[in-house]
Amino acid sequence: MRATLKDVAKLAGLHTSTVSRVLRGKEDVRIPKETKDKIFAAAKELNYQPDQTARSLRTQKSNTIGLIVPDITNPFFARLARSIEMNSFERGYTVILCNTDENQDKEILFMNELLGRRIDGLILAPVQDSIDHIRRLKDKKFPFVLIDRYFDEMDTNAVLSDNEATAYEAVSYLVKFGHKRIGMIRGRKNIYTIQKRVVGYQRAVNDYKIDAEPQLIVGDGFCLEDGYDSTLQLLNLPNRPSAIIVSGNLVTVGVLKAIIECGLSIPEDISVIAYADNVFSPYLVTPMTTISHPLQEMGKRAFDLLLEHMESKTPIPYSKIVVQSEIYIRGSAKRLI
Amino acid sequence: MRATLKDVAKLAGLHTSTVSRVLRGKEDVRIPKETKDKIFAAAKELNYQPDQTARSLRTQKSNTIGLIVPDITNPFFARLARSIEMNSFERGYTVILCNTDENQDKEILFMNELLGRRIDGLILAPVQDSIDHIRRLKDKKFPFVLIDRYFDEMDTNAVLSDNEATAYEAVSYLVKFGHKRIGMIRGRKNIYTIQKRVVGYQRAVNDYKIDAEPQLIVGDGFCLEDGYDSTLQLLNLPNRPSAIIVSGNLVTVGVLKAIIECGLSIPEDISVIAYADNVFSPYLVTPMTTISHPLQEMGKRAFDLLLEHMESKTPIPYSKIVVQSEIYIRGSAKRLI
DNA sequence: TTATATTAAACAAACGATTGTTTAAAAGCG
DNA sequence: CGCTTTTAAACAATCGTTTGTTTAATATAA
Repeated sequence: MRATLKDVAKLAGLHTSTVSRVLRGKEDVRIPKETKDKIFAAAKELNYQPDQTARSLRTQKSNTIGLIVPDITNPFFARLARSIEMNSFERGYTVILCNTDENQDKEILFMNELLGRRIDGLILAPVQDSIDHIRRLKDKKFPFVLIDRYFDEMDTNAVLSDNEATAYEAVSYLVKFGHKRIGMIRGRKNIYTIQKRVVGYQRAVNDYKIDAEPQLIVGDGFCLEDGYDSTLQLLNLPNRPSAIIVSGNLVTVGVLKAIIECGLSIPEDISVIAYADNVFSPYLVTPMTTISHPLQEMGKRAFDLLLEHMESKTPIPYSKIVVQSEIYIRGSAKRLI
Repeated sequence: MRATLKDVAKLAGLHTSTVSRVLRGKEDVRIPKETKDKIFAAAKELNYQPDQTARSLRTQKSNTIGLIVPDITNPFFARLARSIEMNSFERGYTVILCNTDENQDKEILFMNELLGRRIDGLILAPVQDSIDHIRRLKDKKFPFVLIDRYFDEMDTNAVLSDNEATAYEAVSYLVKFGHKRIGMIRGRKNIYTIQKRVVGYQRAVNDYKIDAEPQLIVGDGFCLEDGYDSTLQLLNLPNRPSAIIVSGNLVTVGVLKAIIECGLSIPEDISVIAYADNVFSPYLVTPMTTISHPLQEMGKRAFDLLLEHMESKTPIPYSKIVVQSEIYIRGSAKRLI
């Protein structure tokens, strides 16, 4: 069995309360060096390590945060998670990981489970099919930070990237290359991130007065198959687009699959810009021109923000942090003019 | 504030012990339906949810497991983690994720932290620079399962793939294609998985009587740079190999980088078989011939095995599960004859 | 020398559940 | 009707910490 505070106290010939205070190094209590040494020695001898569950119960603080993401298998969320985990550990927090698979019910289930485990805070990329459970979180002033996604109708903490701007920029880039008919494979319609990209895309399309047919915007999911199907949809259009903007790592793979199966090539037959930057991007069939987010920074800022809210005794105003994304020009967009 | 058992009890006009029993549905106690209803109603009204920390303290069971991997950003571990997380949640367990970065000190730190949090079990892909801390785990009969990696000198639970066999097979495949000089970029030397691959490689090299120079085996790390450097090392050999077997997702990217930078192409100038299967493999510069592990299955079996050991009151014998890997033939290995 | 201030460490009550043991009331039985 | 058995629910200890409050011992001051 593990050694408890009581064991240490007995060995040191002192009371648990004294041991507890010394071991935690509460500076406000001056205790003779001699006593301290005795305690440290006893603790070491018994290899004492405090029981976090007991401590949590007493202090009402678990030093644990929850992290809910759609899918850790997606490099986007994996890198985010990595950064969050690293920063958490540095500050003495541990992270519980949950994958929702973009399933709203799961998200709610996870949230309840995590709350039952008395997490001190939560970082989540919400499914966004419903909002009530998140509003409840806010109402009870539970510290949480949305990441990558947001609800325009509700003021909360969030760390986001400027999707509208990058989508606009991507279209501009393609227009400069002479593209006049640009498709968008958007990923799940409900998602904030996606909606902003669509807005940016549409604004650019209007500004540049290029083709603006509704059929140019397709897709409603983040799976490989969604990308595949959406691509076929675009390729089968009577007048097929000369370029596509894609959202999502897996979706992009689906796009590649479809294009290759149709015997077409990138960028000769069709140009692609993908919201899907990862280590493989430069080494794909065609080095992919991507929009890349500073994921490490996003993770750090999300955790820092959460920490601030977890540690503040009085409620503090919410922050909406927007980070800068970049277009990495590689070889998947062709100059037409 | 959250409602506690006491609140529910007060509202229902009953004692906490009764409420606790009813809410947990302990069948051994027969309680009048009327009473039950009162309790359920009260619990619902107060939106009662049990406090896991209190429960953990009392029952000495946290329903939490630890998962220590080198890097969740690596698709290999991401998929493993995904599977473990899903299976855990289904059985009421929550998982705490830790990334060691192949740093032994971190691993030990994480282990202590997790143990302090009273996890019920641990799944880990150990760094393998030291073994003592793991032996200690075993000595105290703490339930744990090694995944992907193993210590030949210590009997433990483990879920592995048959690396020696696949390495042998990979060499055979290349030999059949006429390759007589095959390089191996191995990844971290210390790792079990890697050592087995080297053994398989060497056995095959001897059996087929092809070039067996020690300089053909290079590398000692899992980073992109390691792959890059190792590749240059092989390419700069006086008599360069016609094929390379690589280990690791990131390492493989480094290999691609180096080969491309040298102005060579796969498989025309050099063939590659990679222990690095992921969604992007079929869509790389050259569709990559890979060795693929049933990661979902591995995750499931690891969790199931862990569960068995966590739930058994008496110590049960350790299991070493070896799953079947597959070579996915794509286009990165060229026929020379 | 007595009263007071300081120091060192013990006491004891939480935190929120679980669970073996009692008690009180109701039911069964002769 | 008195006694035992059964049933329903309360009692109370416990898990391992933390922390506000006391106590006892010592030092300081008057």
